[in-house]
Amino acid sequence: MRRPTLHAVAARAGVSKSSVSRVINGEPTVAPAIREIVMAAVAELGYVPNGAARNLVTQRTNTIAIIVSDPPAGLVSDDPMFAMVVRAASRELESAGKQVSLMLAGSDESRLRVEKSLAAGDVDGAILVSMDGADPLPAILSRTGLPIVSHGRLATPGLMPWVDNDNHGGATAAVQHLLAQGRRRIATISGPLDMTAAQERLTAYRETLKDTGRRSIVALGDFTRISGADSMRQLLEDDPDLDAVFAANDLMAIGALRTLRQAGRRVPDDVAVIGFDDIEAALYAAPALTTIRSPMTAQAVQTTQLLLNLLTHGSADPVVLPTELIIRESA
Amino acid sequence: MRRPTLHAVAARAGVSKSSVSRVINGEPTVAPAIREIVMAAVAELGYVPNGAARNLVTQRTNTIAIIVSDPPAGLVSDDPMFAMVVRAASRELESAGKQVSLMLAGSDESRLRVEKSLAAGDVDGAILVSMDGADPLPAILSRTGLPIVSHGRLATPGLMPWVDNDNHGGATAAVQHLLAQGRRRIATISGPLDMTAAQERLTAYRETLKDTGRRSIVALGDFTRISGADSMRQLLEDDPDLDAVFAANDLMAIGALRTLRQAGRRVPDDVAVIGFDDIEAALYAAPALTTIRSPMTAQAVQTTQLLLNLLTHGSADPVVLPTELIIRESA
DNA sequence: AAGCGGTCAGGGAACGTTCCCTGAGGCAGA
DNA sequence: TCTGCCTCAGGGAACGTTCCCTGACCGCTT
Repeated sequence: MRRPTLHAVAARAGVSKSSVSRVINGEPTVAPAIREIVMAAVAELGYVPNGAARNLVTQRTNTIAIIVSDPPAGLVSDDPMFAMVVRAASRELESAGKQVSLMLAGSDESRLRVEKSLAAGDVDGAILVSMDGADPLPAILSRTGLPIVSHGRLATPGLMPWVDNDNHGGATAAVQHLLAQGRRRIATISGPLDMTAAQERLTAYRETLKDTGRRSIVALGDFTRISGADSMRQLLEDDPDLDAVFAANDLMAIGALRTLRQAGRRVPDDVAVIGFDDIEAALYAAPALTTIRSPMTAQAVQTTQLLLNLLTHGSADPVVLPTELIIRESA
Repeated sequence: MRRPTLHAVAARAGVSKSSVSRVINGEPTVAPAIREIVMAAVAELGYVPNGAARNLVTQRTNTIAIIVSDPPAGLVSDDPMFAMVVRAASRELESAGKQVSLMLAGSDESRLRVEKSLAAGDVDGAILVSMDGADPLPAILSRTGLPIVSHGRLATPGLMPWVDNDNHGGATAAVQHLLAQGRRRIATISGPLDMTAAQERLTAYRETLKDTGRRSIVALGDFTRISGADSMRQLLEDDPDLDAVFAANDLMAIGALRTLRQAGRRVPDDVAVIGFDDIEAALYAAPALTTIRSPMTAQAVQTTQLLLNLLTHGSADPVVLPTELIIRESA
């Protein structure tokens, strides 16, 4: 009781398998009468072309890998970025008729798996999501010659096209907003410095403060809520007189709000807080979080389009998307 | 400049392709001398077996589909559930040596794509995530005869094994906690009623209140923050004297907190709020959210294991995981 | 009326594996 | 020494498509 093959359909319809193949693939050079009889046989037998056989002969799989760097297991990872980026990219790929293969790249073992899978021809191309700068994967994978794009700029330039948002401009706007409010001791909670987004946001913070002759106060987080809370505690200890904090993403800003609340500091009266990303939770924070909106969904969509272009036209250029200051209550 | 094939490796090593195949697949019946010479040739040529050819002849793909119901495009969807479940299931599948194919099932079109893909033999099995009861997909897919399991109980029983958490027990505990605090007018914000989790939580709420002779006050949400905020507004309008709210998930509870804050009600003094799920954001809410912990990661892991069992042993039974009351500040 | 071009169906090789089957060779037992 | 068994390498069919190439047939032009 096997699934019907092209051959079975051809026999049923009384035509050659070439003709059936032509009908299935919508080729125009087939007589209406034959087309009809074949379609009837297909419907009758419930025929669906075998994917593996097709992949083998065409040397393509119609599948795109979404490769996401995975934190060590056990870590809480309800990262809104993951959900939004993976969802948006998948949607876009699916409506372009591509299948989506999700690969997590955490351990060395999993990185090897990814490498083999691309080498095995399991996919036609790949989207790399938020690789950190220390990760050797982008360099290795770019050597396969497959079309690959990156969601987020890579530490090593020139390996592949990418789409990122204007981290430098956004962070500059954030710090300038705090300065414009008359804040004098402005600290920052940075992301992990092996990620370019974290680097760019930190650099912009430093440069903007330097221009006004103020000193930097930096705590190092890792883009999670808990690291934001911890970093905020640290900052309060180091510099009890600070009156503003720029967190390199909203998750850490939300963690910082919690610490400030526990420490009895009023936001924004005692300490202003500004985040980055404008995730939905920012609107529901207490007080509602002032932040820099980064177009997450648009970025994912553009990254996908970049790959699709690369697939069809063979070339693609990096893209930088603008950010926007969203003023709410926290700063 | 093609990628090397089994044939090329065989020629290079001076053995038959059968022997190479045996070495690649780790079969024991091969002489050490041959094994060594083959491995050397493999390394030298950088050979990686072609996935499509292997899939074709073995009639298996080593790929599992994760099928997630997708809200209409445009909707904000940073759902922590998506991230945690997809991540945990992927990790588990990958460490079992399976590839992961992610499929979104939103529109009729995408549902058809999923159906065809399973029929085409693109995957060896599938995990359905949080299908709503109105979705015809589970019934259709279960007819393919492929091993399929569901993350979350389905409306139609018996179609396939599933793993769920104890929604009824959890919701009962939540309402009893509010009662024990002396709350008298306890409202609920329900999830979308075509999802079994929402149904079960609502039923438990109703039954528990009925046992103490109190009346139900129900608003209908859809598991998003904004619907929680809207429903809370509605509830305050309908019954200004309510002194407690049980939200069917944390996201809606967080939305409700915002509305209460805007309405000037103190939590928990004026109104107690309790959620469900214990997502990480619950800890960072202001006030910190009392909630029912549902073991999201464990549920995803167990669902995956259930599928892997089904694949190897051919049978599997439904699983219900316990929940736990987490008392914080909001109730 | 004959030739030529164009349209469209069919045959069959090829894609790169796995796996069954055959058979070679070696070793032990009689 | 010969037979028989056991181990292990090689040959080749099969998996289910696509696509190239051949050739039939029809209609139009000269």
